[in-house]
Amino acid sequence: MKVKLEDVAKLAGVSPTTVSRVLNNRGYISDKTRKKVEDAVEELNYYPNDIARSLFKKRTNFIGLIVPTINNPFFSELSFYIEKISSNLGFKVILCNSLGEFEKEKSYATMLIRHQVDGIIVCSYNRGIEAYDNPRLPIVAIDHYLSPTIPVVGSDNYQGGYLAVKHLIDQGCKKIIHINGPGDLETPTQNRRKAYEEIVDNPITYELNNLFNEEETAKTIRKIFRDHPDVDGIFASDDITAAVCLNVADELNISIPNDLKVVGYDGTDTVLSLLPHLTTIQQPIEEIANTAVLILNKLINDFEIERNTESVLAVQLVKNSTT
Amino acid sequence: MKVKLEDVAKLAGVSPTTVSRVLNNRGYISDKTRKKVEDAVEELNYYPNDIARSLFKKRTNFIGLIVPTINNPFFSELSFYIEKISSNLGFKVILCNSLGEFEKEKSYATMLIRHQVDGIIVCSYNRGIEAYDNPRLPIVAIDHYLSPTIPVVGSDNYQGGYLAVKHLIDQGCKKIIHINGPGDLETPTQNRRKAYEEIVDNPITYELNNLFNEEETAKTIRKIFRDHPDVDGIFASDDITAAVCLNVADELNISIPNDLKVVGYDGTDTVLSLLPHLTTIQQPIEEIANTAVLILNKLINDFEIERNTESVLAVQLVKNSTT
DNA sequence: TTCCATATGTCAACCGCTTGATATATTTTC
DNA sequence: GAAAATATATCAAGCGGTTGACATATGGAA
Repeated sequence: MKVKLEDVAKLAGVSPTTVSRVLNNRGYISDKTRKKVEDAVEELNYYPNDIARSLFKKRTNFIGLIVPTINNPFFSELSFYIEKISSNLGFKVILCNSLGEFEKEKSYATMLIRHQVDGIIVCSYNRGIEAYDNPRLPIVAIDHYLSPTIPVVGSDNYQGGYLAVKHLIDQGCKKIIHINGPGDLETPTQNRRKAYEEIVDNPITYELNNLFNEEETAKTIRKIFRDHPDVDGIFASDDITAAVCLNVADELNISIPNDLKVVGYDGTDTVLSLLPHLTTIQQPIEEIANTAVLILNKLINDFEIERNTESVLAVQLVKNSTT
Repeated sequence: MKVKLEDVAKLAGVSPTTVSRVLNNRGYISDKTRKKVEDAVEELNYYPNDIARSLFKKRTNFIGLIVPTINNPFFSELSFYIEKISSNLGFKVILCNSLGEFEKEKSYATMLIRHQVDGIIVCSYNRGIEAYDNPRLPIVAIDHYLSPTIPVVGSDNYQGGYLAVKHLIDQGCKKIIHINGPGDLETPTQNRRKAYEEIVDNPITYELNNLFNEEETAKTIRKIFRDHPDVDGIFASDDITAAVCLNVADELNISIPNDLKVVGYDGTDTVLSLLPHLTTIQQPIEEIANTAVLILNKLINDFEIERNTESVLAVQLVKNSTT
């Protein structure tokens, strides 16, 4: 059997209440009693049962994190910081990979609620998940509009799109093509596209229906080169896609940056250390994480906070040699 | 207040026990009663409290995952699969980034135990963490020896080192240098080095003390080129380090693969899609994850299992154009 | 009709910890 | 030296479920 508080109490020769008091620093406890209890805890190698404690306190210190897939530099960096910051606030993070699938996300959301998480951070993108509708459940969304009562945190996607396209134009590109995710998603990410389409004369946007599948992406990119041999600038809406562009270009002997300039998006540490040549729009990932966790924390501790907020953080152009 | 089982019982006009029976499919329940209960659950939007359930059942379905940092392609891919497989078995994963720091790992381990996780998967590397010594706690280590009673899962590091070095020799390298992590860690990873040092005539191994810090890595690599201008082959013990080698080589105008051949290690999807040129030793990450989770699951369900096991999975040389 | 198997429900204790209410011991105050 | 104030510890209920033991209802079979 596991050692429990009662065992500690017996060994220390005090009541369970007293042990609890010592453990939680509540009420008056004499030094002698405290010492006895601490010794007993030590001797029995006692670990308090946080499940029991959570049940009583109605607070678990768990937060759920739903990402499409952690196996992607952007989400892994984001998750890293979210976990780090949460952990400093005393929260534990439950990791969920939704793969962007509705059913998966739904079942994860349900699971999180059943497990009484104190709050949820969602970086996935499915609307219509009833579990999110509970106004008592603190939720923060990253880069996705879930509902009017759910705060959104993200970077300035319009500005990012603007910087990327402006830079390509400044570098002399005449025909710039944009590659983006599925257009039917209502995410702030669409603002990258919006900026592009507003600036460029004859915008051409290719959509990737199957994110996180590089073979598909490569096919789409080959198609771009076939359809538009005169393309001289590509603004990809993420770095992995940009990298695939570079690889396909290499395969087709298209010289970078002479024949073609490429700008990516995200600017994670991982990508920048693997591909230091890549020009990209860098998102302030740590700051996004920080903002999201802080808002969630406020929501958890105080329901009366303004919920209809959108935090827009600044992005940055990182110039390298693909442009 | 949150809706609880009692509320459902009241609305359905039955006892709490009956509701519990319906929810858990235990005992005899008439269709009529079942329907009444289900309707009440629906109407009240009831979510069972898994914390309360866990307290009683002494089983939380949580597993802890301790990695140095999820912000790294290898660990993020590994974590992805671990979460995926665990989730299929009904487990939820608590993510912990130890950064390889003793104190952090210790406090995470303690936290996990207090939260009554059913088991822990450790990919970090600190020994001497008392929390792991509890023989009643199911633990599986990935690529690190923690204690004789903790099963280890990993790939064949010796074979990996052998394949990498052999390949470099086959490609005509005369002076091969190896870059590895800190040598004082007792990990199976050291077998990569062992293979290298056994095959090569005058082995030269550089150690990276500060993993996950690319600036340091770049400095070390520059030093290698300074110390050994005649180096014509590098076997790096991970892909990120290999990528930094490529970048430094580029910076110094060393032509790859003509002047220098580089072999990395890990072969994650992310790295291979960003750097399809990189020759590397590919670890069977999904299989590692799968094996680890299955062993952990067995340990959780049956303590009498053989604990002193080491699972060694096969690696594969992925030949590309850096060699 | 009586008896027993089957079907359907309820009661109450328990999981391990917390805490308001309460009791007892010790010290301070006048 | 008694009352008041302070320090220390205990009792018992409760957090939200689960479940073994027990009660009642229903329907044949004898």
